[in-house]
Amino acid sequence: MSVAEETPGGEDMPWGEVTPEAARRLLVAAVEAFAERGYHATTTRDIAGRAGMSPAALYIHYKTKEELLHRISRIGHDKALEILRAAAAGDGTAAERLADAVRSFVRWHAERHTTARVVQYELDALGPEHRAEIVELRRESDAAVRGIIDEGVAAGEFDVPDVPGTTVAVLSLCIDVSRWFNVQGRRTPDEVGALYADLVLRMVGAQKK
Amino acid sequence: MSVAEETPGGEDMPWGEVTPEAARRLLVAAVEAFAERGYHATTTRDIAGRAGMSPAALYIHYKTKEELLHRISRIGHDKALEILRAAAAGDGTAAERLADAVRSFVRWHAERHTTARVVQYELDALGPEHRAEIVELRRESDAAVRGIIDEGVAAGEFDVPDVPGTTVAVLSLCIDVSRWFNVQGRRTPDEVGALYADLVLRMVGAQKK
DNA sequence: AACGAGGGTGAGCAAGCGCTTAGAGACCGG
DNA sequence: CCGGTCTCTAAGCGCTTGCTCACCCTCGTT
Repeated sequence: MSVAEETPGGEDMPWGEVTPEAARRLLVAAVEAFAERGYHATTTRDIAGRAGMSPAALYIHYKTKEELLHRISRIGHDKALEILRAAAAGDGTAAERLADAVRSFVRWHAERHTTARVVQYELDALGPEHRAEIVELRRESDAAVRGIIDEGVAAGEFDVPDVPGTTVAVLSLCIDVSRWFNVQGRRTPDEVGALYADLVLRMVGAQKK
Repeated sequence: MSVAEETPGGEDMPWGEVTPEAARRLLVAAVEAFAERGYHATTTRDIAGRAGMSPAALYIHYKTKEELLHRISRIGHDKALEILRAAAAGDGTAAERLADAVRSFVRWHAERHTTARVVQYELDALGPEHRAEIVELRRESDAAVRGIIDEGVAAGEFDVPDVPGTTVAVLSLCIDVSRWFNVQGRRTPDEVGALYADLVLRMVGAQKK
């Protein structure tokens, strides 16, 4: 969709759609600060300082501190939903698509765990209208995963007594990766993704290949 | 262990060990406020107001706002660890004990989800020494669950390629209940506990009875 | 009746907060 | 060479924060 998100080389560049550059620097600084200390414990002076600017510079690019959080949250949720929908729309059996969805969703939560932490755990700091907008995106993520599971059940691939409950559990499991994942830890994002894909296939009762 | 935790009637009374009564009222008010708005967004005036007291009264019973959070976190983690150890020490097969652990651990996170939210998600707001103390308790919770899984593998009941990874996933799944659980939602704590116990047994490859 | 101890309050301090404003410098079309 | 636009800063305003302090009230004991 977005042109700015990819460099000519092809590798994806996070926050590439945020312009001008000073606005992006402020946003990246805010992501780090929010992830480390939480939204409410982060000061506008801290964000500006990390971006190498004065506190007032923030207000040229963003109306309020809350708008900064909203931009982060919106972009992050868009990306998460895109990942899930891409996996759901792929070809292959329901088991393959579910494994693919979990693997890439978990990898994103591990690789970009600072961003994910803000996106997943600072929802309550948004104002009412902004929160409503984000909640709708989350509903759609839930629907994407539920769709794959539904199809797996219909095709006789899965054995799932409680589809909505299992959907919540699968998403919950993936999301919580951003809370405990540590870059210094033993596992790479790829390894966690593979482990979790296997665990989720067991949860839905997919027969092993 | 604690005498004050049980009334003569026998039903357990949360925060019964906190005395005097004014200190308990303040602590309960703090749990509610922290769970609703987060530690940093909660003011000492708000806590005191909910407890029907003046802001200064808080400092008769607690040295700082952080000490209040530490007391909550400590008592909550003690309770969580007690639940897991009780299940691990029970009799029955490893599958039965694992299901029991997940069922009661999840039930606690759903029933007392305000407390659990503070306990599980406000860890970073603690000072360094207090956090270290709590992190040790979490390590012991991890060990309790890993112990059950280890025994299940040794007895040939479970099929688990990655025991540490699966342990993290199981605990993560349970803990995250406190984030999404809603009292107005469709499911009771008992139902979520039963669902999750079943899902976890599938994750460890326990054969169904 | 006098007393000390301890739980409680009203007022307020120093510091830090989100955010605004006046103006400086850089850039650019004419 | 000018005037307008855009980005950024120094200073600071009004307010809230965590916490303190001087004082009061209610006790059980002597």
